[in-house]
Amino acid sequence: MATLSEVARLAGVTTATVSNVLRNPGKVRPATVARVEAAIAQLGYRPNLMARALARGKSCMVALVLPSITNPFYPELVRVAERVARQRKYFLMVCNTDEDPEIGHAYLNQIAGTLADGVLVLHMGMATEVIEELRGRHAPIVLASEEFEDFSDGLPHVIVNFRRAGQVAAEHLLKLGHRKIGVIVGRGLEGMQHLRLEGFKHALLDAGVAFDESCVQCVLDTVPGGYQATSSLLSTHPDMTAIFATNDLLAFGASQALADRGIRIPGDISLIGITDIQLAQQMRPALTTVALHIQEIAKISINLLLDLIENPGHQPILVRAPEPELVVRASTSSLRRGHLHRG
Amino acid sequence: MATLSEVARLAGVTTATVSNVLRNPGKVRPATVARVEAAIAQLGYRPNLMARALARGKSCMVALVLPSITNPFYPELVRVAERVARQRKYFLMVCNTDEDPEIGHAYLNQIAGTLADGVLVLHMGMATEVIEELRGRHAPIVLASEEFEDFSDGLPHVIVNFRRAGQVAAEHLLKLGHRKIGVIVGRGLEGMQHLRLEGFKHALLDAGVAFDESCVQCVLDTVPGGYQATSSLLSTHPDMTAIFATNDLLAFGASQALADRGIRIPGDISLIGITDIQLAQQMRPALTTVALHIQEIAKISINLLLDLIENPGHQPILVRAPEPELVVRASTSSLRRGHLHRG
DNA sequence: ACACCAGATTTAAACGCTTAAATGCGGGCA
DNA sequence: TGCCCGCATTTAAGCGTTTAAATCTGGTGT
Repeated sequence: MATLSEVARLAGVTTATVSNVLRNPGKVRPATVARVEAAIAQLGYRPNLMARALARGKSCMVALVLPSITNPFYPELVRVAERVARQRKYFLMVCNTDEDPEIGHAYLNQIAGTLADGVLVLHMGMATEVIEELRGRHAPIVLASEEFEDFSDGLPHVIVNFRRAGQVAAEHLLKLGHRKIGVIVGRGLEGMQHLRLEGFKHALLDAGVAFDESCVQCVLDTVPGGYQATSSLLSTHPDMTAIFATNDLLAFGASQALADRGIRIPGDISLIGITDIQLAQQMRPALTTVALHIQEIAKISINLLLDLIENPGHQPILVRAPEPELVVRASTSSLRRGHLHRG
Repeated sequence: MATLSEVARLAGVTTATVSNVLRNPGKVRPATVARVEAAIAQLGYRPNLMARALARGKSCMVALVLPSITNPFYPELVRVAERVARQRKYFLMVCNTDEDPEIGHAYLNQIAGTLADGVLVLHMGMATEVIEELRGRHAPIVLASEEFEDFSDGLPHVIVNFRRAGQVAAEHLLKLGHRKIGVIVGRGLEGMQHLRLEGFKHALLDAGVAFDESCVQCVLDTVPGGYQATSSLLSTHPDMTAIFATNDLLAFGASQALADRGIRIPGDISLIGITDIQLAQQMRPALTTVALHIQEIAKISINLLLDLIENPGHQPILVRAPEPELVVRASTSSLRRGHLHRG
């Protein structure tokens, strides 16, 4: 692997000149530029990014720490974040913790500030411990997550209004006449989807509808989790007419459980999720859900992080993601008589 | 951010000693170790991985270049590869090209050998140009892909027997009595799934069944692609009794198209895919498919790459992934009379 | 013909760490 | 008491860049 100095020797100049050819071609005489470029081509030289990073004190890499790479929410977000980062001349390192706080801890500890210029932590479902780890880091760190009073100080923060999302979902179901609603809450490792549930409860309260805690199933944030939760709900509350899942993946699991029992959606039971991942519109029936605007979250977060890196203002910054928005598809319908007598 | 020399000064030793405490604690007197460790703790020192990489000529990072992060096949593979890499003390950089050869080119050009100690390229569906780019690189590179005579020289290579996968799928359908079979072939950017089709044709030939080229739809490797292909097939070949999709994502799209028309699976049309991503068993009806053993592919590939990095034997190595295996679920059934008269 | 100046190039230090080789130190042995 | 040796530590060079400051060059103005 050729180095700068080999190029310099071949071109009959010093490394400083070669470096300038690479970075400020304007400062070098055209004839020299040509000579150097010829040498570069001849040797197949490519700059060593490690050395460059060390010399410049900047690696142009940012890390994206997320709890689960197989949950499609994240890849959809990663894709956009990566594109934005690339446009701004940064590499994105994707770090998957698999919901293991140890791993998250290790990544943050090792990478932040020593390999990456900054870190974007997707907190959704991520363990609290990991977040705690972030305080006192010097490298720019941006958190995208639910609104947590405890965290909102100290760290730049992109806030997603999950509470509102739960509320929107509830309002939709209420408007359709549903009263007996099963709830499936994802918990990741640390029970992080409570706000969605709170928003949901809040809407019921506002409508004067009693909320039955026994209708809540709290499960792992996966398709099988949703399946299992639905099975439980069906056995304990056979009279429910709708299911609210705190995210689309759980809702997908729910739809399977219903399909396996020959229960029709939305004919027998309506189903609503949150997030609007691609799968939501691909399910059959297509899933009614509350869109969180994944792409916007990705853009806002990564841009905030890069802004902070390039222009370190010390004050933590809070940015709000777009408001959640109801997307009505085919999995919900008005309550009709007969519902209550199915079970 | 504290540096080695600050730690050294605080502990009253030189940087060499601190470095040794970090890397060969055996070589340092216990009392000194304690003193240095105290200094490290006091300053919150964490080694700069860039500097370390530069000094050692090894970054302990490997890149994983893949064509699409939103195709669930890849996240499932990434997850395993990352775990293995972590166990072997490497970081995994995930690089998504979004099927854009330019991006793949840029990643390989910039990262291989200058940031990462090695690169694992998942060729499935990746552009030929990108592969060409790999020749003549000095950094270890491993390719996981279909068997290509053109590529098998020159590069270490994990070979997945896609041809056999297509064959297995066809044999299954033939055994069930299907003769009019629609085919959906994914093409990524470069028409890379031909081998699966060839295997399929081969099996038909062996069974003495004529193959109708007009039954083949070639589409983008996505859910909507599968949907669209199925719609076309239904209009041109209403009498088909089965659909073979070259991967599960396409099959998922197909299942939607069928559902939207009230066509039952497998009652009216049988459906088979390839890969066995998680979605396959989560679909309803669950998808019959040919398992490629994603996790095994991931393990084999990443281990090969790391072996090559740690122990550079110059000769290219070919490794075979496990043979594809039929997984029968609910989306296929024997041909029954009445099929031919539906359309 | 001279001093001056801008532009082009070089010098040399720095980035934070590693590592082979050199040094210093104290104890065991004769 | 003096020598040798092994252990612990330091020295110093090197990894491949960048970059501010220094140097050199030739052309300009007078």
